[in-house]
Amino acid sequence: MSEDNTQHCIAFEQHDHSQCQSQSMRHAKTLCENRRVKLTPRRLQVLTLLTQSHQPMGAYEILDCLNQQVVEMEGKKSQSIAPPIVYRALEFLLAEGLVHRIESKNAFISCDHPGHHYAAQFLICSGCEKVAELDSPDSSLLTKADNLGFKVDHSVVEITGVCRDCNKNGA
Amino acid sequence: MSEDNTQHCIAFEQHDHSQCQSQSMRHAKTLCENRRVKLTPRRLQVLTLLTQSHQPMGAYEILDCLNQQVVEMEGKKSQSIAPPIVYRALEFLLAEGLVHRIESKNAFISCDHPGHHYAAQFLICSGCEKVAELDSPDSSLLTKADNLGFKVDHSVVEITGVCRDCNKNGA
DNA sequence: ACTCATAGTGTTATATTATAACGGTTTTAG
DNA sequence: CTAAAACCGTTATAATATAACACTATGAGT
Repeated sequence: MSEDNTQHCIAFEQHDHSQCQSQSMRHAKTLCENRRVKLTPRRLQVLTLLTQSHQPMGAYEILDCLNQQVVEMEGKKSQSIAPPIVYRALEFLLAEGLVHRIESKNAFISCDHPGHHYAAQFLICSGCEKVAELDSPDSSLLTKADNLGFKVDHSVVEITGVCRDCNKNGA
Repeated sequence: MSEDNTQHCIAFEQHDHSQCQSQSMRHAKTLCENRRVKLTPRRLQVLTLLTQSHQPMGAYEILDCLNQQVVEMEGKKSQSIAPPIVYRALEFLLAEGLVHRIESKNAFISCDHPGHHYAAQFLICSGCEKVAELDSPDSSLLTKADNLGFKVDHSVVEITGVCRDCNKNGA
């Protein structure tokens, strides 16, 4: 077991993001193959956007990006993509645990720690707007629920505040 | 200090709700007096609705209730109340910690445990739709954040699942 | 290869949740 | 008593999300 203070919080740290991103994509592909579910072009496209940004994106922000890409590819074919396209791709990605929903921002973020996506926990900086996924889910809460005879399905843990860097830089 | 297993979860238990409700209202009034902030008729009206229901209500659900009450009081004066009225009352009640926002339901619920509203935690039953506020905030999460140099502002903890009663009754 | 069932996509329309902006009224402080 | 601030009411609109339906691609069994 890893001790409690080796907390990784990659989104708040310097890292080679292009590598981090391609690793996420590779992982997603294997995961989908193993589960015999389809990472279709649309889903891949949305997941790619999310892993690239490494930050939460609203559904309509994603939508805009898709439309942007359509324009780029087709000169000016004008027919634009509609919301359900995005929401459906997100629904799939959420179900497979490849993406999380940040409830307090109505936004979506790619998963950093595939494995315990059922109990993800986030730190949300109100300074830089970065969101970091903690990697050691806190079981005390879930056992507390369990003690009450409550069968846990899904947990939302979102801590808003100011990250270390913003504390330093800000007033 | 109370031991960890004396968890109160009043919303999931039988209780004299009219008493529970009037106690909440009394508490709210004293609190506002002490803070020199105004629990105006509108705010009182919204808080009353929320404490009566003891369950989360959407802003537009609250709005409908208000309009209902207008009709009852005035025969049929037709002029109906608009969303900002409700959102403003809620904004005040949230700021004073008398009400919580349930992010995963876009809904609002009156506070059961004035005192540690900054770190409320909720169990949300998907069977009966009841929501219970836990009374012992879990600090481990907040200290974890602290260790990362993250200055916590507000925490959202919402556990969705099936409560004991629904487990018994359901399949 | 054929055919039906299913899953995925695209499209239109609309529902739901939330806020901006402005003007009037009440309350409060000086 | 007056000026500033807080509160309220109203209109309009923004932002987020889903329902419903038609079409296409995929896949499983024959």
